[in-house]
Amino acid sequence: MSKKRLGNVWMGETCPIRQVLDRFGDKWSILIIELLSQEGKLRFSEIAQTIGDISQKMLTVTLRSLESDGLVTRRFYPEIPPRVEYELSDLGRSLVPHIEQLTGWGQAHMATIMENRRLFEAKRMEKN
Amino acid sequence: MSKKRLGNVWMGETCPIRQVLDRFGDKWSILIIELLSQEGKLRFSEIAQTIGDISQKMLTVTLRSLESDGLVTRRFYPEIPPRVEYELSDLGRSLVPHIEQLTGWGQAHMATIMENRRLFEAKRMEKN
DNA sequence: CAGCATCCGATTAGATACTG
DNA sequence: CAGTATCTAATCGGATGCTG
Repeated sequence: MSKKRLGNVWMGETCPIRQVLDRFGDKWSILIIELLSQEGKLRFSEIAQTIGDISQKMLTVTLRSLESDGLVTRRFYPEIPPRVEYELSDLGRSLVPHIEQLTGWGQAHMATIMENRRLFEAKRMEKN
Repeated sequence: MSKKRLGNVWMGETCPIRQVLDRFGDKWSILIIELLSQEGKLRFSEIAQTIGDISQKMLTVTLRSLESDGLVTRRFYPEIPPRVEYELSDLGRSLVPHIEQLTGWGQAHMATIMENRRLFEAKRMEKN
């Protein structure tokens, strides 16, 4: 692969890695997708309570963007009080196996990473 | 899975999804890992030029964190001018297939996502 | 209940200047 | 060349108040 082609591949918005990172690199999208995958249909308040430390604002924003992109479906029941249910779309479900690949890698290697980080920090300290 | 257990799974720092997101959800780590995977050994300036729009500061910070976690090796040659080469470690290489799974999904579905987003926005506009 | 609007503090990242 | 240090601008996300 020539340097010239490289530039086109890695820069700008056409780079597929950047596209995926831009879409899913935020704090909550992946977590909500995986939660909906495991629990199926969930209400707004159920998602909020399960995650625990997400603010109402961020849950709203994240769900809206997932809905906007067709990854999650939103069903509104005009009862009193109103009820809203969220569920993965087929598109959203198709992403789940890939997320779980990454999660699996994390479970296998994250302890090593944390230990590496600790050792690196220790070395850095003894130099100063 | 009971509600009680759910809380423990999805909250806090033991959640494996959050661990992976915390580590790799930043703007540059994944991109640099994939770049090093495809190009092998690269100098600091080669990475900078290939990516194009990363600042010197962020490249330094990201490479240092990747090195710290044992995902990338750094070799320093005390010549004048100095030369530094970065390369994936075995640990870093073990992550690459999973990244490429995600990238593959992105290439297959990102156009659909963007179109969904456009349609959603259009619907939103016509309501106002 | 499930949102939206606004404000504001915290974190992040770019620009710039300097160095072994 | 490959950084470090500092300052500043932009972004992100939490808290609060209000609504159908």
